[in-house]
Amino acid sequence: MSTEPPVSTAPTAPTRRTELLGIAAGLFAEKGFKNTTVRDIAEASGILSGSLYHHFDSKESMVDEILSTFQEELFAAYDAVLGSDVDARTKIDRAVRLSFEAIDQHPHEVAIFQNDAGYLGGFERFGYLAERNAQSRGVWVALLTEGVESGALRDDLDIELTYRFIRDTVWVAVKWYRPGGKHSHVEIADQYLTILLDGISTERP
Amino acid sequence: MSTEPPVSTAPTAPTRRTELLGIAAGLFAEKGFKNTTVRDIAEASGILSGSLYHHFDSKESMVDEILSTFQEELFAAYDAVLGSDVDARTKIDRAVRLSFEAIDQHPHEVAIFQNDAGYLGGFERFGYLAERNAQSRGVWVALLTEGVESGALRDDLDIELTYRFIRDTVWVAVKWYRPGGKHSHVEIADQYLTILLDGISTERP
DNA sequence: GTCTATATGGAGATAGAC
DNA sequence: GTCTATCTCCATATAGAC
Repeated sequence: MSTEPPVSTAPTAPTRRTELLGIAAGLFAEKGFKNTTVRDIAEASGILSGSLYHHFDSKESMVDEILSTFQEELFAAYDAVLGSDVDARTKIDRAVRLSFEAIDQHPHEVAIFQNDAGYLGGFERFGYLAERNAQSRGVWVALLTEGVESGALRDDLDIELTYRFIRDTVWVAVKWYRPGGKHSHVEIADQYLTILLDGISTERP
Repeated sequence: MSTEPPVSTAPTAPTRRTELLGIAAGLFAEKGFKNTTVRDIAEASGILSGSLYHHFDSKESMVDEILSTFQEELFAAYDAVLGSDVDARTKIDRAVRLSFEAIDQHPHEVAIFQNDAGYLGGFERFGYLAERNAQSRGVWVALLTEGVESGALRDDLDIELTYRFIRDTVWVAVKWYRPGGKHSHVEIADQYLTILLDGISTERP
């Protein structure tokens, strides 16, 4: 993670810095980190590329701040679900809904993570991305294990594979989900949870 | 699609051309198209970058030939499933297995398509990628619709969302599947089909 | 906080010798 | 079929004026 930006206690007044980060996030999400040039970001911001370096050290610093800020928020939410006092099935329901909600509210950040984490993870500076992945796996494996042990979930599940299927389906949705589109993020979560929990067949074997 | 390479009728003797394409495919899959330089490909092939242009017009030509060749094969297989004389549930089973098998046998090609189709699709030359996507959707929507109408699948399914969930889960597996790893592609398909058809819960509502 | 001007490096691609 | 040599463009980033 990078050096901290000025700490904001209040509900984030849109400073020039955050404004520029928002523009950069949109471009990174749309075209990919590598395919977005500093000049692209500057042009979209109505300034010249040199001026961006008054606000940020480098292009990498920008994506770093975008991702680390978002992940801090996301994982706080996961921890709340994991520690909540409800049954396993409800926790899984909440974790799934939380993820689709994150896609709805932070589509750029999720898209950047999905598309560029592999590339960025190759740099030491972004080592925290792999740590966050491991943390996410830990949450899901805990929830699924709890589900099997409590009898809510089938005991013939391969926890590791099940985790991967859920993670993949949920997060890749950022590639096609459009806020304000035909399906709300709540409807998508409803449909996915129905399928995940009970399957698409009319009858069980 | 690009101009055709020399047509091979026999079981593809590994020409220098296909050898180079294989090396390029591995690098594109691993690092992404944009992040792989022509010099990377040349070095991995034991030659210098200029020499590559004796075999190919451009870096784009290489990825074009890699993708179009693969997709031709893949969609022939889908068409065979779609036209086969079995019930809808069996067709879905076969289509899922076919996809995981494609990941097993052509991991580079699938990875390139997953990671770079968005970027490449922006060029006219790669317009066929979008067409193939539409074709894939057509196959799945047909299978799911047939399943609902025959009574094999629940009639409260949103076909469009269900298609997207299946497509995403199946193809993103290329990011973590490793041939010869802990789970075979058949085991992965088994587990996914179990969950997809019957869900992860012990009991239905 | 932005602009002007520019340094520096790396990318794709080409021409012709061997 | 490969190498040598090189062109050209575009990328990130910097220094200092306004």
